[in-house]
Amino acid sequence: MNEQVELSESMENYLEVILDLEKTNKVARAKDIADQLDLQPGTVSGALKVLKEKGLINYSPYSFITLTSEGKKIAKLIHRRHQVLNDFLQHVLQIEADKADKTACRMEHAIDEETLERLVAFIEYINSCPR
Amino acid sequence: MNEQVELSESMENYLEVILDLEKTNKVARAKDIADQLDLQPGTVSGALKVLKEKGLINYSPYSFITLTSEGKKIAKLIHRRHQVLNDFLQHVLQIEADKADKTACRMEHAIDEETLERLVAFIEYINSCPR
DNA sequence: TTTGAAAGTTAGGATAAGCTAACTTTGTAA
DNA sequence: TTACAAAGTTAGCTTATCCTAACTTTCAAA
Repeated sequence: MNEQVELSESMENYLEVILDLEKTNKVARAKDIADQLDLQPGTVSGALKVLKEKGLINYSPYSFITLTSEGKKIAKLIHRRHQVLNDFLQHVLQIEADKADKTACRMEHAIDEETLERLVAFIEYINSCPR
Repeated sequence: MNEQVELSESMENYLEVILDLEKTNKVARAKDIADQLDLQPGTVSGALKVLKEKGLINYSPYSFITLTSEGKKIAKLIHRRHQVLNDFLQHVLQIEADKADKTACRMEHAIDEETLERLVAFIEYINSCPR
């Protein structure tokens, strides 16, 4: 019963940013999304229509934006992938924070849930090992 | 002095497949590229023109295809990324071979050289640890 | 030497995701 | 209350990557 909307990298990025803006500001505004993703306002307007059509955001022209429960579910998955990858890159591979974040940003769209959970378990194991 | 052609994921995939076909058959043919990447012949024809313009393959219409030295250099980088990621996924995270390969295929476009070399060192360390 | 199947190319079209520039809406400071 | 700046939208364009279908080239079997 899992529809698995199959989103593009681009759409995943929108959801992730909207989740983040919701946390900070309760709601997301198109301007902030554009700033975060370094896109032009017109580009964001177009994407918001698509995300609304897919049932992932609550949105009507000129309104603020929130995630639907389906949208939030996906956004949280992506966010978790980002967190885990970032943690692995920074604390296991010792990559510098900024670069780790950027790399996690790219890799988060390529990793599946099974692999992610294996990575989580592995990081835990590594952390449990040496003092 | 490193131009860093900045290739799309798609173009990286073409180079990787051409390298593989060169190894197996000395040269690559459009048909085999299409089969490997699950693309239509027309799509491959178009891509070959682009790769030739970028100076990454030796090619003229109806001819076989080989990598230029620049093309080979890039193809080998991508191939190494694939290998290392696949190794990590299969032998460290214990992901099943087929899935590891597919995941490596996606992740190889998102990882940079520094991160890759850290990963190599880390895999070596892990392998050196417990018997 | 011919010829026909396989391989390759071309033309035209679709889709996704971005851009700019002109326009509209909103909400707040005077 | 208004008017104006900031935010948002729309239209039209570009680029990348794929498709299909019609056409051309190649080469090897007869």
